[in-house]
Amino acid sequence: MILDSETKAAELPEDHGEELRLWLRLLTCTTLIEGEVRRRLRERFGVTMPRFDLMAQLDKVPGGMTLSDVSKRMMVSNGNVTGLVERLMESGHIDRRTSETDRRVQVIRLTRLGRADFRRMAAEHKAWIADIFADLADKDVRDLMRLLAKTKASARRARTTPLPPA
Amino acid sequence: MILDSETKAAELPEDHGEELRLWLRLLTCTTLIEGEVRRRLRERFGVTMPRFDLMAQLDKVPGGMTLSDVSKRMMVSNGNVTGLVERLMESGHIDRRTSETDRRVQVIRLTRLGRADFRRMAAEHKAWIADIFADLADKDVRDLMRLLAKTKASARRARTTPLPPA
DNA sequence: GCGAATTATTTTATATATAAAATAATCCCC
DNA sequence: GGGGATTATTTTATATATAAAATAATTCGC
Repeated sequence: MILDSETKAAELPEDHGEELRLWLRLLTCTTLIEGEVRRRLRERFGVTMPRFDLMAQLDKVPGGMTLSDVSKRMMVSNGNVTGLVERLMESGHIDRRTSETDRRVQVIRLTRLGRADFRRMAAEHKAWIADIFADLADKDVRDLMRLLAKTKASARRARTTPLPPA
Repeated sequence: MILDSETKAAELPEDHGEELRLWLRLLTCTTLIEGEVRRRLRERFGVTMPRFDLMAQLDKVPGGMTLSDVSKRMMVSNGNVTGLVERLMESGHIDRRTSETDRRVQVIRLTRLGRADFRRMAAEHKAWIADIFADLADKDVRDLMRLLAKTKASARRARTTPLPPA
């Protein structure tokens, strides 16, 4: 192999193929699990994943959340939340009220029906997830938690620190 | 703690909270990275992620792929592929022909333009991914590859083996 | 070779998603 | 306290996604 005279051994390959393969595998895993969970939610409860996810956010906070909070927590656009909220209102799973201190702000909450439906679904959902990950040892789960935390931190860093031009 | 007389110590907690947390973290990681990559693809090249992904599939096979193959590889519905292909035809990035041996089958390929555009994008894309994962050590990447392979296998097993009723 | 089952793709209806612009209300600061 | 910046949400236009039904072509058993 003939090397450019500027090239140092330490910074040699710069291939980055491994990171790309890792990203593709991560994406495949998530897509696979997401598809399975979506399918079960639809077949078992006739609910979509975004509806379930939004209800899951609301279940954590009895007082309700603003649409902006939901948007940030779910990492989706504001407009997306607007539509989801409309449909969950129609089906009677959430209610909304305008904040008394800031009339721009809409606070949404689970209704009694919404909470009951969600809790019922969440219990089964948890069992599905446990089953999906059942072939991992406890240590595997711990290791994955740690490595994904590191990945998350690295991705956040990359998001805010622009890449220097090549 | 008072135990039901049927409950054995070995099968005690059955909490499954760890698996759920792992799934949420996995989903967060993927969403975070996906969002960042999508943003860069749009800002830098004015292309969407599904278009990029479809082109990536086609770049791997010079002879082209059938729509069904694309659908399976990308893990999306057939109808989704139909729409994507229409738009990529319009922009001149792919062409399509009907198989001579089976007139049901449509084979799509990158055009010269499609291949050139994709290669140019893919090079930068790879650098973005490398940057996003840059804070992981080589060993972390290897460990993640191994653990995600195991996760993938476990998820596939769960997909085909129905959960026994609780 | 005929017809039933299968396979590949498209169509339909609808839900989810985004980005960007518009709207509306509050904040902030001089 | 008035006006510009900011913030929260909605609207608009479009792309992506699904599931399910429809269409069209092939295969397979007999």
